[in-house]
Amino acid sequence: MRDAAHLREDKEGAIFEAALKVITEKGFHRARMSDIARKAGISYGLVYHYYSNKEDLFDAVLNRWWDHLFAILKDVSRGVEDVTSKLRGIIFYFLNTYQDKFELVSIFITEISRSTANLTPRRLERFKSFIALTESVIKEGQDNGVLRNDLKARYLTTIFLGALETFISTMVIANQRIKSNAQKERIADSILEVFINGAKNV
Amino acid sequence: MRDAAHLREDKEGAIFEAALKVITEKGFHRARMSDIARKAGISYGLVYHYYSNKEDLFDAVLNRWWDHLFAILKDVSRGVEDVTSKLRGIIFYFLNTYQDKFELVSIFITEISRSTANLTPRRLERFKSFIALTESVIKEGQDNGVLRNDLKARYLTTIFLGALETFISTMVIANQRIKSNAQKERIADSILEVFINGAKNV
Amino acid sequence: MRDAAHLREDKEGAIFEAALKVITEKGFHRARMSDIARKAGISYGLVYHYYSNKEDLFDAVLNRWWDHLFAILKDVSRGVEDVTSKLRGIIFYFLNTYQDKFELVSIFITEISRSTANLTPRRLERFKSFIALTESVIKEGQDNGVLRNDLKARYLTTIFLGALETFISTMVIANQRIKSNAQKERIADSILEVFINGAKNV
Amino acid sequence: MRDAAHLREDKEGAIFEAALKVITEKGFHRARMSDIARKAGISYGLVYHYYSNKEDLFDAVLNRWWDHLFAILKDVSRGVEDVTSKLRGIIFYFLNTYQDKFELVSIFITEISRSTANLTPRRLERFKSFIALTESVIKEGQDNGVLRNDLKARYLTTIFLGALETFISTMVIANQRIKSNAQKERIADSILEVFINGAKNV
DNA sequence: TATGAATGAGGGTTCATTCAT
DNA sequence: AATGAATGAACCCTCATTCAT
Repeated sequence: MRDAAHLREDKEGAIFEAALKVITEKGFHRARMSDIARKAGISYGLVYHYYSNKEDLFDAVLNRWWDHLFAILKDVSRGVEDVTSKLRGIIFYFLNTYQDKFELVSIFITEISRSTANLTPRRLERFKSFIALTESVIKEGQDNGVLRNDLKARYLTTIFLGALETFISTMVIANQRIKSNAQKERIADSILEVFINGAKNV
Repeated sequence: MRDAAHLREDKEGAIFEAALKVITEKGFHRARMSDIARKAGISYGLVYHYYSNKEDLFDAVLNRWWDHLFAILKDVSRGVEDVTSKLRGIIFYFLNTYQDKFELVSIFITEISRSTANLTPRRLERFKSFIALTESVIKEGQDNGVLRNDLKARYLTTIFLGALETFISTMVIANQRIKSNAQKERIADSILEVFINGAKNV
Repeated sequence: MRDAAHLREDKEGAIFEAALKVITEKGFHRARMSDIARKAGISYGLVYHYYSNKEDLFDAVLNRWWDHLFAILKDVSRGVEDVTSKLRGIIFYFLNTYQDKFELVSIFITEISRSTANLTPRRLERFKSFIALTESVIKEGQDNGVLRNDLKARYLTTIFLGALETFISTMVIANQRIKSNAQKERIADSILEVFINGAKNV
Repeated sequence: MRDAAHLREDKEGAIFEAALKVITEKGFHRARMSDIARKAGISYGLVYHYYSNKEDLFDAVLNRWWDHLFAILKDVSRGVEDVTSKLRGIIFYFLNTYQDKFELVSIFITEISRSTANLTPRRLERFKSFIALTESVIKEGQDNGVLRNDLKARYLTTIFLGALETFISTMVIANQRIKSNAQKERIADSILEVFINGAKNV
């Protein structure tokens, strides 16, 4: 059944998807609202019917990323698995999203993770929360005696996230896609093994 | 003696330094030629006397970074030290530059390392060379039996550079400076220990 | 009985009232059709069912003002009272309307009486008629020997209307309301006394 | 001698004059920056070289009006002449400006005196000052016993300014020009005689 | 009647770049 | 070498109006 609400979602979704693509291709700054409208197959003004301005559309994109990520993080941090499994959960969110909607990952890394240009206070807040939650997982590992205690939790967190992000980043720049679950496992294992081995308590 | 050539360097240098600061503060896109001229204390028409356009000025900045980095990498890759020392050499280039000219590091990470928006083919080329050279160091470590062989050299390289970049990146975003050589050693050790432990052949 | 025609008047009236308020608050140019629809509590597409466009709606507002004013002027100019009473009749139309529907007065003064921006030929026509009718009252006073003859009727008219309009205008800008009939009498007397004294034949 | 400073004034002056004309013709809201640039015979962007935005250009126009008016008012209120002469001074500022730069008068009446749409707090301030200064002249006349005391000074002021403004306003709308000094004297006399006669102490 | 999605023509503003002096 | 006036192509956003439902 295609009712009005359904139609609304169609257009709004089309704009959202178009924004993903255009921002990924050109970066937020170079992405023009007219590009997005054209790619969505709608008129210029309609974008403003669904999103109040460019920043708002950008935030909608970022929220899609953050909302899912925090949902995962919530599960992960509440879970009873060991550190390795929890970190694997984080890694898999990145890799799964990269498979399903690589634009989200690309935009996160390009526009937020390393760029101060677009950092509004609200955006910075979420970014910091993300790091803090990851750090709490690492800290738990240290407290359990699984991870070494002679390095600050924040340092280990940085190293872990850095390795993860750069992996994705390299794939983004090289325009590589994840072709198989096996490849995904291999990447996750590489990151985890190096990190856990290097960071484990001995 | 202050001759014409000397003066030329003065102005050119002033523009260069101003560009570093403005691009670091606002990002390449938001940096206006007029901002740079004002910061350099000259009229903005004069910028075009020394640099043919904004991209050209940007490339001059990037080249400063790359030229020094490749000089280091050349020394490192030709050297006879063990892998750890070589990787330490790379880390120290980042940290030293961060101390002396943190804008160069900031711009590299913000505008190049994670951003596709500014990636011209030429720029991508240098970036790939950098990764390839680092990878050759890692590969050498694998061949020497120091680093584990069950993970692709490219993977290990990515993890290493990711940890390094993210460390710097975190400091850039938090606007932290390196206060002492001791701190620099500590950071280098953290990165290296985790990486080498995780990546070492056992 | 609430039949279709009745409903039509309800909505049309609501739009009309909403237009009055919004145009008064923001001015014609800044008043958006969507503002008016929202204030009327209907969808903005519906406005176009009752009024063919923004100008048409504006004209409806102006006509409400003019139609009543000309009805009064007709009575006044046909009447047998002296000039003072007739002029008092005009003043009271302004003041009464200001009490009942101050938006009409406000819009007249703000958008028509002093503004050339919105003056279409048709609107200018009605404005000129108004001045001409007022002038005929003044002329009658001159012919009767009540008002001085050494000044052109047009001049006296201008002075009279100017004093009147500015009084209202000041109240509009200061957002003052007429609180009592006594106050209304006082204002009318002030204007009339000064004008009649100044303009009376001696 | 036509030096750089002179040239600058040429263009800035041309923009100012063009703004006067376009705003007078179309009203501030309908006046486009591109209209002004075209009328000034310069490129679009150059307007922004001299004025930071449309509001700024508008304020420049208004300031030209206010600065001269307040200079006159200062002289007038400090002078030792009788009320009639002082009020004549105010009337003559309006009429003289109407002769020399009728656009200034037109814009003042159309966009400021009767319009709330463009009233920023700063602009309202100047407007109120103008009224207050005029009122002080009227008050002085009351204190001297020349003007009647049974009406509030504010009422008399309103009547005086209303008559004056409407006179000008009528000429603006009818697109009339003042053809001779004799005509100017006649207008001033009409306003003054009616007002002073009506307002004089008897 | 009634809704609100959809359209697109402006209009203000920015800023890299050119060029006369 | 040096200035900053001058140009004009973008680009974001608004909003009157149309139209499918």
